[in-house]
Amino acid sequence: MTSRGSGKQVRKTAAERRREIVAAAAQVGLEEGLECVTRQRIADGLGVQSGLIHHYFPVIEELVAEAFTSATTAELDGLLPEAEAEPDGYGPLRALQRFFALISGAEFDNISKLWLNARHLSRYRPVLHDQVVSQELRWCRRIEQIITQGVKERAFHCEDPWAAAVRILAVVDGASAYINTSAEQRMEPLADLARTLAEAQLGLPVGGLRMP
Amino acid sequence: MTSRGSGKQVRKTAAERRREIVAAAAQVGLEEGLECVTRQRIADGLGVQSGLIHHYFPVIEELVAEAFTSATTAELDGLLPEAEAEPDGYGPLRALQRFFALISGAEFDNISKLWLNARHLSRYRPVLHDQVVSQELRWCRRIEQIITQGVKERAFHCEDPWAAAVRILAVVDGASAYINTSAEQRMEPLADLARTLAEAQLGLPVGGLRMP
DNA sequence: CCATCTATTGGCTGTAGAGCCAATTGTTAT
DNA sequence: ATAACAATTGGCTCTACAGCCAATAGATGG
Repeated sequence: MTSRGSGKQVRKTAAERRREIVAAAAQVGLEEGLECVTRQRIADGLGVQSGLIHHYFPVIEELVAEAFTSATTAELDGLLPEAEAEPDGYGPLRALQRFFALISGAEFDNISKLWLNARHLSRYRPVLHDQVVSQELRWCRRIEQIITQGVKERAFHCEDPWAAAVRILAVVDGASAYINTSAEQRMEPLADLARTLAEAQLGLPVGGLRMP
Repeated sequence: MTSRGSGKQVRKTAAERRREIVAAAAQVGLEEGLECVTRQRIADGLGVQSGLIHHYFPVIEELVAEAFTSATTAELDGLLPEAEAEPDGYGPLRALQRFFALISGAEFDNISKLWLNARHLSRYRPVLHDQVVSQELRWCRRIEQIITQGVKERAFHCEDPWAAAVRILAVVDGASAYINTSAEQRMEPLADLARTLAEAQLGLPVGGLRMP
């Protein structure tokens, strides 16, 4: 905790403070859930008065939505770095192998919880809803791009990269739907489901997307 | 609405009133979400004072959990009636065909939302958590039973009915994960995903689980 | 018909959060 | 140095909900 009990007030530029608040909110949303992103909770974490949060985010839902976008954007870039960034850092095959390896790890649990959280909360929060839809499509397009690239390089075979991306993500989301409940009991049957389906969608041999 | 503005009080047996309360809570949970299951909301719907709800459910979380179980139990029996009920009403093949037909309909939307809702809320509500786990396993076992029966009758071919059931439900849940957000944009690629995967898991030809 | 039982009422309190704003204080430009 | 500006404080009100309980009023058995 940034516990500055009640020391002198620290003054930052608006942009910096804003970033700080969003970052704190993203972390709380990721670790404790989006309903814990409250004025008081974020202010406490930053060692600041709750009125300050209101100054930057008069409507709390806007902060919640931005926290979600911040967290999922960072995660997407970690899981599937933009291809164009490094001319030939990863090929599409290795990118997907890496992706399936990463989402199997326990570090992905909080992100699974966040998506579940956001998808439900979207029912009541229009601002969040729009950002969730937007992020869902971003994730999908990122996969689609990689598939399209892979097809061009003849690494994959796929009629409809968009449809394949949608299906792959649906199975990923399906397998992580039980993260808060009966995940334990479903481990084995679901361990390779998404990867296997992806291999089928891309015309790869079984195990073709397993990390070498 | 059962609007009895402020007429005389109606007295019912404890068991009957209790059932009434759970039924009302289940409906609210299904149509508006489990966080709308509040003392006031349920009392209003029944034309009753909110103190009465407290009399039957001193801890509101118990009502929420029971509402969830009530709604999902009814739904499961509607989608996959117990085989033993009718000695030969449906064969396993027809039971699954019917299942996949039903979950494609719009009437299934509220149930999808309820599961999403409950799986997220389980993060914060231990009582609900246990009921969700319990219901998840019931749904899974029901599918497993049908598969086992189908294998016995040589209608299906499947090594591990439990694993197949887990996988089928994961894809069903994955396809319905977007119900509050980008479901529209994903319709086509996901329309037959669960059914197709089930066919593969059960050694059936493509379309073998489509409703004739 | 009366007494007892209990379902039901109609309040009460405490908490947590959102939204709001005048006063204060650190920073920056004149 | 001082004035102007903008970040920050430290409150305020209002709402919704959970949990609780003494009093009331329908039902039921003696």
